[in-house]
Amino acid sequence: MSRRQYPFHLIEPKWQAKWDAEQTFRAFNPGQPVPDGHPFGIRHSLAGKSPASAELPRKFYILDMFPYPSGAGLHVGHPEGYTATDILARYRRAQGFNVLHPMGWDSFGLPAEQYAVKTGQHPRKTTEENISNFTRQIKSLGFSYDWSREVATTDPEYFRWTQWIFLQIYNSWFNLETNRAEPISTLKYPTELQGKDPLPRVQADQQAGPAPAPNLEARRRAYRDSKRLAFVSEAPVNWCPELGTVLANEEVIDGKSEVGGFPVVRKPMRQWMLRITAFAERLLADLDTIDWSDSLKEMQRNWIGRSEGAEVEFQIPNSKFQIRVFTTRPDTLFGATYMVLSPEHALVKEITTKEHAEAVKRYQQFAAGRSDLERTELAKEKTGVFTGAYATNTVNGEKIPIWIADYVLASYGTGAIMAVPAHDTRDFEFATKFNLPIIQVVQPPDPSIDWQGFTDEGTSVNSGFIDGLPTAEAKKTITAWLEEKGLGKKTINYKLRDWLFSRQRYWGEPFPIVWKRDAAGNLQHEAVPEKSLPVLPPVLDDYKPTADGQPPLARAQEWVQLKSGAVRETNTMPQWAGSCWYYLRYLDTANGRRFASREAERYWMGSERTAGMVPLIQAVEWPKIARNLTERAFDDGKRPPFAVEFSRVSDDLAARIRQLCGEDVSDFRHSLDVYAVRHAFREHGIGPLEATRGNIAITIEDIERLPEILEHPDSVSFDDVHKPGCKRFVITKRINGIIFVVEEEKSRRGQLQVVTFWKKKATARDVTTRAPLSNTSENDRRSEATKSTDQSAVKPTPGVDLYVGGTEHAVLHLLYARFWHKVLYDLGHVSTPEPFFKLVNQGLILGELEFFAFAPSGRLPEGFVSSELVKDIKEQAGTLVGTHKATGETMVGRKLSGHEKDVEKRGEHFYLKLQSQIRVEARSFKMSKARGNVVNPDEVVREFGADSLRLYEMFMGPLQDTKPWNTNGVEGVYRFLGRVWRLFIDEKAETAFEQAETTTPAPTDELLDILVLNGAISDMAAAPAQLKALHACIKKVTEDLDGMRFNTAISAMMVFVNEANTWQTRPLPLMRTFLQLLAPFAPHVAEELWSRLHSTFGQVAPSLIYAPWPKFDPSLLVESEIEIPVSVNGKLRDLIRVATDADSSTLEAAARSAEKVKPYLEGKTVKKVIVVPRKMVNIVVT
RNA sequence: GCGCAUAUGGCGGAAUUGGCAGACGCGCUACUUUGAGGUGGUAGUGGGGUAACCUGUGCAGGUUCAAGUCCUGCUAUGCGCACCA
Repeated sequence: MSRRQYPFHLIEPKWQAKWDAEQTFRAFNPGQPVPDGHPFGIRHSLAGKSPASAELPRKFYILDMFPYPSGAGLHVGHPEGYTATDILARYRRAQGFNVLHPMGWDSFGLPAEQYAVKTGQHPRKTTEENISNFTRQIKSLGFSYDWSREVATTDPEYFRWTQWIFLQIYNSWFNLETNRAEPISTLKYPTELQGKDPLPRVQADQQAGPAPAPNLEARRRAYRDSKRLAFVSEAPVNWCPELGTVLANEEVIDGKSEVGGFPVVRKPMRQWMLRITAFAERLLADLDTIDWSDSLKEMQRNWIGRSEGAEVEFQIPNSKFQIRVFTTRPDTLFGATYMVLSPEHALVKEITTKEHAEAVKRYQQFAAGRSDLERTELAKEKTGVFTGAYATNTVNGEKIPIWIADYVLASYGTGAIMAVPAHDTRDFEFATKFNLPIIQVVQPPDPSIDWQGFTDEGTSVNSGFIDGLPTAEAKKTITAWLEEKGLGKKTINYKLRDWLFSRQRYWGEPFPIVWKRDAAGNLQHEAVPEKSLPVLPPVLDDYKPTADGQPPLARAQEWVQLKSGAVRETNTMPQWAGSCWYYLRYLDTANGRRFASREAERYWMGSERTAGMVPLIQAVEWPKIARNLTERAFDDGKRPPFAVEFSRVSDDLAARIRQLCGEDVSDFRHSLDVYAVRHAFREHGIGPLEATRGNIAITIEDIERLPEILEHPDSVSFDDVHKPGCKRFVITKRINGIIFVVEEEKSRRGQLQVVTFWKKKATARDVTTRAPLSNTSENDRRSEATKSTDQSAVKPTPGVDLYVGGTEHAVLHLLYARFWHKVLYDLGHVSTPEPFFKLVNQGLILGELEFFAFAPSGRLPEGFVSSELVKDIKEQAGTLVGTHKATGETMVGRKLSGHEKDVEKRGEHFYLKLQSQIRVEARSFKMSKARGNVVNPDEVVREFGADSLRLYEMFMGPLQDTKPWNTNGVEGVYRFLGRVWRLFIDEKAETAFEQAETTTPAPTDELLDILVLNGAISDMAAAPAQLKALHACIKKVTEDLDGMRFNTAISAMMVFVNEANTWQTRPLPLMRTFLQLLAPFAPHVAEELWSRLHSTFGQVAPSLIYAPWPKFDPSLLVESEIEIPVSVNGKLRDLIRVATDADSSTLEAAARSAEKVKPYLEGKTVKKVIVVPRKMVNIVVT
């Protein structure tokens, strides 16, 4: 091994042990005693006290996604997110927050069970071994977790509460009137099940003979059970034979299991389901209240799949049957030329004629036998058969045939469709194949477009009373007509299905459910009493399913059969159950009476410190859209910009506000108006300002009547809004106690507008929430530079303040957890409707860049073919495979190594150096064991130390981006830490230390005492240039941490160190402050140098972890003279040095007389001079 | 097919309000320290040109005194969804 840059191998374990022993990172709950001497207590004057919520500093809950402790251990992707959260946790601690930063294990899972099936080893043993390996690896990276709060879902004291929450769900129903979950006891029975009358009149004629009273109770029970949020269903489920279990919709991708990629088939089975669909609307609407990435929100929206349309009844003549269909295009009703039922539809057997019975039956069997995979893969070819039956088109009385086809899904809508082949791609394909009539009912706006297969909006034709109406109007008109005639109604449908919640596995939470026979001998489910929780899984010696296909738990008959005669449920819960609520257990892990105490829940999850404000809802919009629309509207030359109708408060938003505070804002215009109008005015120089339409929530007049309407201290005048330098404006308006705050701010990706609706609790003056949603507003930092270094710049947020993890959980964990949280919220167990306020997705880390050259398969290695001759290049079995464009031969990519690897880039592509006409493929792949490109963090730590790994993970690029690993890059940050080290440590002492280390048989950290401080460090006043370097660094690091731009923060520290290296003297206070900046990123080396720095100068080192974060002094950063560029006709010609505050005329004069500028002005006429003070001068000549 | 995102040196990436493109790191080149160097230090490094200078942010247009940044249209890559009526 090469010489170490510094003795990280001794430093890192030393400080990790110290933090462990001191419990440095313990987060204190309200009411918990803070031990004497704990640095948190010392910082906040709470030593020896048991502070209540109000006495504790503000909370900051920063969470990593729950890892599954796999046998493979960590790879470098894990520590990326963990490092980011750890840096922020340490930063927030230094800022004075009470930081909750926990870690634990989502430890139920298939691999341990599969290993148990194979070897008979209990999955708990495998799980515990894996957990201890993960713990060792994570601890070796020095993360500041509060390990006293570690949880594992497999711990009975944990899953006791998972089972308890399941019972809460089981004992609830969804009240559509209140739009929330309520205890099952509030469920009202329909009239026929009410009272004592055992024979309701409605049913009297259907029911033969008088029914005994127990029958009523049984029917009530059936009704009750059908309304529970956890219910039993017999519907077809996703059965994965390979895994031997059923799967939720979310776990099936392209007809294959998400885990393992095995085929999945539909199979009817009795299963537990959770009624997540009841929450679809709220899961959708509340996305607007949380700060997640747009792409993630979009994924959830897509998964929920809300679509508005109408349900329409179609009569089958001469029968008692009718078919109900769902359509999003009721305007195309006149074009419905046939109908299709899904093969499983209940009416199929009723309506099929004798002649077609045989064919229909055969088709049903064919469809049932096809797996989802086959159905999607063969989607190109439509199949189906005619039933022989006809229906009447509701709008025009036409007789249309009824078919069955498996392109219609039983589980979506009503399982039946009206087919409009002219304007639906699938119907068009089907009709073409089976020669069904195609009638045009929509005229495309562009007449040159073929109407056949045109699925966009246009104008209705051949459609009776809606002819000539644009699609939107046509929909409204015909829906109203249908409702009036009682033939249909407006309906909203969701793609989201109920959550299939049981698994045929051993290694999961047993259901707290038993089955008992009722008087009629039917099995009925019943909750296990709370006091018998947790229900533990039985001990087995064989973990396979039983021979007759029952789950493994059924093997333990003595466990299944209770003395009472009841039997236990033998399914177990899916892995997602435990991760649905783990963030709540962290709040109060040791609590044996509740999943977390109310006080702890309110302190960590609530937002009580919002100065009397509760955020009701937040909407984020991109004004770009608004601008486009505005400009487009302008292009047609007719409409003024402010009449554009795009910015009403959306229906969902309005509904949400109505629900929360009873205020109807559905007629309000969105704040986008302000922006769009402002923009349009500026662009076109139109004035004065006037709104031409009413019902605008925040109107131009409102802004002008500022004194009356805007009494908020943060409000700015309309002029300020216009001012080019004003990047952010805040407008508030109060209506019936609700404060509407419109904020515009700059995000990383562009202009972002945030509308916050606050419900006010206290006086108007309390409503000061200047800090932005994401804590990143540049404007805030500029205007309140000194403030931004402490807590006041951070807006209090409800729920988890920051959650970091990969996108792989976008529709699984994140949807399920939101659902459970809403149930708990409705039932009053938690105080926020959403669990995770801000969520950031870390990007994938790919393996190192690899080069491939193609050769015909079988003829490797000679005869490389340039890659532009290869088409359809795909990754396959660890390499690249394609087809030769000319010969059609299969071409295989060979990974280049050794000197073959020498490539050069010409233009867009890479070519071999030795055979320069051969173009090669360059790609980074996802790390995988199969490719052998996995980087093991243990090795990186061994060679470069944990601090280097942490630093490199952050230095690679923005957290959210996908980026390739490059081990050379680790060396770069490692060298940086070496330079930091030598900035502080005397070189001669270092040599002595190294000699001592090689001669000592078992070196310990005591050897570190040989090291002495670099003589350049002394307790003296810093020179102005030194202070400036430091404060520039403080500013940059602080701002970048607020914006989670770790890469640029690190480069700012590198700049500082590069400069400090040139100094003859290194003043102690300055160097001390620098270590505080470095500490969140590289905590071990910072601690070591911090302690050495203090001991050398005879001081007792205060806790680095809890030392207040340094503030920068803007006055130190002011330059008296600056260099500004001068260009002529936009081309840079010279730089001039001028006083910072030089005015325009001074600048212009200096620019005109600049040495290199003069020649360009000679003999030319100066047409215009643009001077931007402090920035640049541009001289326009002709 | 639909939706979203991204595109800057040999590589990872900076450039936060339209105002000096390429910060910082890797790599490369030269010098230097050293008995030695897979160490440290110094200097250089977008491309072309001896130079003045020219040119340059995926491609083609546009707006502007000024565009990596704004607009329009392409192309490529990545991600998500995919018979959802």
